[in-house]
Amino acid sequence: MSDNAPDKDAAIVFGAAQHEAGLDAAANEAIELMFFAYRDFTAVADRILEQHNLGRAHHRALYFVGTGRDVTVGHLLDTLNITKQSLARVLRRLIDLGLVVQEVGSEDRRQRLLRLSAEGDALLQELIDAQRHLLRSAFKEAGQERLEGFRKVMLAIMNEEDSARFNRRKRVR
Amino acid sequence: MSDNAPDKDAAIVFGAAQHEAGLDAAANEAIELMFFAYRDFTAVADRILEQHNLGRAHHRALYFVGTGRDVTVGHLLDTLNITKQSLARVLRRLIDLGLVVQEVGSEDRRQRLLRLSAEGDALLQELIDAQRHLLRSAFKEAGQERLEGFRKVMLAIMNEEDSARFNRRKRVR
DNA sequence: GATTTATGTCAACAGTCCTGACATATTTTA
DNA sequence: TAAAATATGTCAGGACTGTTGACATAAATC
Repeated sequence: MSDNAPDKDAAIVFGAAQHEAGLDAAANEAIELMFFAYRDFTAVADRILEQHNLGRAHHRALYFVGTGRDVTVGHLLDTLNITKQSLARVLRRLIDLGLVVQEVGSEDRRQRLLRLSAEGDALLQELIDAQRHLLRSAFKEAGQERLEGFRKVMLAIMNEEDSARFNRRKRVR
Repeated sequence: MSDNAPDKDAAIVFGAAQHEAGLDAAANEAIELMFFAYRDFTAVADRILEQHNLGRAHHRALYFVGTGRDVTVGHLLDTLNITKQSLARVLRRLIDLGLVVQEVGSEDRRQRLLRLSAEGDALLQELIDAQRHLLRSAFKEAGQERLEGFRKVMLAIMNEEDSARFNRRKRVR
């Protein structure tokens, strides 16, 4: 954690955010913070995906298949907010590569339950590790006591349905 | 700011982040926080862009042309991390629509200085307003005292070159 | 038995990104 | 001044991800 001159000056802007004008200035800066942070956050995964000739769409599908339980095609469509055709292309590739396997639903035989193969799981873990490493470093650099601020703001940015899901999840697990 | 049960439980995870395992859990959750927050953050702009038949690439170009000074094609290529051809297509459209105008560089006549027309500036302000509104609301909901935590973590996520630029900027302006 | 639901697939199109090659004008360098 | 480097523009062509709309199949539900 650095307490040098630039940081102090920067803090002025955010300290001033108690006022309306300061809030505007902070929000203006945050527009760029979102852009640059997200760009670098995805970049660490992109480098790995590139080695496997996969794109971000494959990453997202892999992620939600691997971290969910009894994920169906319909669930993925809802989560990813894309069309059936878009998902089909991505899923087909993952299945052909042997990273994702399908099972007929046990209760509803129309459903296809998706899960990762050992290879798929290995790739997903590699991707998660890379992004987790970046975030862990960031938390340590920023100071762990600032973690809560980061989390609360991110939850407030996203829609209520999703943020509620995060809070619910913590309660259940 | 809500202090109800889910938030308290969630705080356990982040409180535990003082320990290594807790840090990992927090980073794992943060992977999803980044995804959902960024998705909704871009969505508010996407709705506006759609009305003008423009995409995110146009948004980014518009943004950096409008918020920078004496922006050249080369600067944009560096900032956006895309190829000349990708940018050319986007820029061509913005210029044809009359949103961006070009001037021959005063010092280096090979350069094309880019700036927004009145229409381009109006559209950019509309986009900025939408995202600023979302972020302001998020800051108020999360509690303004958490703003600093958000900012520090975001700066730590991005590469040093970019975060340094943010700190430098605060000092100068 | 008819309807609805979950999934899969085909055709066709658009936006964004890429690579590599080549052209022009202008500046810098040897 | 001639040669090399730089800033920009453009062309061809390919990849990925997203869209719409239509149609098909199997299974569940009414």
